[in-house]
Amino acid sequence: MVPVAEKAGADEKDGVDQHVARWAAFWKDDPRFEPEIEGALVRMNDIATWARRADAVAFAGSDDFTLEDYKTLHALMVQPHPMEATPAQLADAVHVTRAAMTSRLDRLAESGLVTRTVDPADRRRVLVRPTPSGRAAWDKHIFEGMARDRQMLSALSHDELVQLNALLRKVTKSIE
Amino acid sequence: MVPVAEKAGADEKDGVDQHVARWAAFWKDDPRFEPEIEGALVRMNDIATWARRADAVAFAGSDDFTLEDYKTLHALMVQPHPMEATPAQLADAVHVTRAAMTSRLDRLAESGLVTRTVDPADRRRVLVRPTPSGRAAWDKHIFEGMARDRQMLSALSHDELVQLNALLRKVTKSIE
DNA sequence: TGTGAATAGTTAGACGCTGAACTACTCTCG
DNA sequence: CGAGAGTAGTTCAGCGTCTAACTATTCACA
Repeated sequence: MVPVAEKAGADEKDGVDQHVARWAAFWKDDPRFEPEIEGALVRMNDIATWARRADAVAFAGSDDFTLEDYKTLHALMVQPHPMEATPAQLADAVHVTRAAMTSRLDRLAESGLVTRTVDPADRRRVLVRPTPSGRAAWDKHIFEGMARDRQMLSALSHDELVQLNALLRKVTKSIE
Repeated sequence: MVPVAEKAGADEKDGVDQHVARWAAFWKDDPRFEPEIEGALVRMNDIATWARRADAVAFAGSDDFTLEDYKTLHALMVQPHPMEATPAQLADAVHVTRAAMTSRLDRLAESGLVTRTVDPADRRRVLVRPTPSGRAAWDKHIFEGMARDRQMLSALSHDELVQLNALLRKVTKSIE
């Protein structure tokens, strides 16, 4: 009754195929609807969403350290000039407004994970730096995140990953 | 001087490559850091984010019809049993809580785009249906969205899109 | 048949983000 | 030197979402 995976070759259908098939029935012969394009974008969005959700779940337990805190701390760590950044640089890096970054840094400073010091060379600016305990919190979580990422893409071989990146790179380069 | 694209074949670097290269310098020989995995996830996330942002920009003008409204309406349209769904089904489809869906439907009903009627067969349930003007609003925007999607992936040929979907499908199937 | 468990939807309170003022500081150039 | 433009960060009101009650209705079964 259920027509799932009839030809079990390399291309079984996933949920997106079913979704797209329903759409295709809607606009049977309309050339503006291209299944390969809609499918690719929906899949990339789904994968990115799952990854985000997995991260959120991993941080759900440790109540005094949220995923947002981690992302802020992470942005601080991977800055070109490491271990030091302004609120504006961090806001740009994680794509939130400066106002949002102000309250995030309030929390992080309150928790003792970063320090805020006025730049003596330009007293409008504030320099944010991780404390030792901030650095430790980041170290603790960064490799756990990589393990989750690895698990998420475990269906692909190394060659397939290279191939996937080559295709994705074409897209990102065309948009940047 | 600038060592970019030395072999100008198919693999010039994008922004993610630079980002990943900086990380790689951090953890030089740590096998837990795999550039192909981090790169693939960052790229998929970037592409999904760009697509989302492009949608948001497209809806920024029409002030009485937000992107969220459209997504809700869209979820209603692509339901298996078309043109009719419960708030809970819609909430699951767009991944928000039922509480959030209640207020979204308040707005949509207020704008005259959907109707809410109690299911006579089970009086706990509410059946949401699009009005003619709701259907029209959806029609107006759906193909514009597809055109944006097409533009976003215009760097890939049809064969490359098929190849990309095959790789992504492996991932989605392993996670579903 | 009637009582307790389960389900659908809504409401209430808290939190984070955004856009727009606002403060403090620095730069430009007359 | 000093006034005006520009910049960095913060504060505040408004909005959307979430979690956690809460109401209304239906189901399971003794």
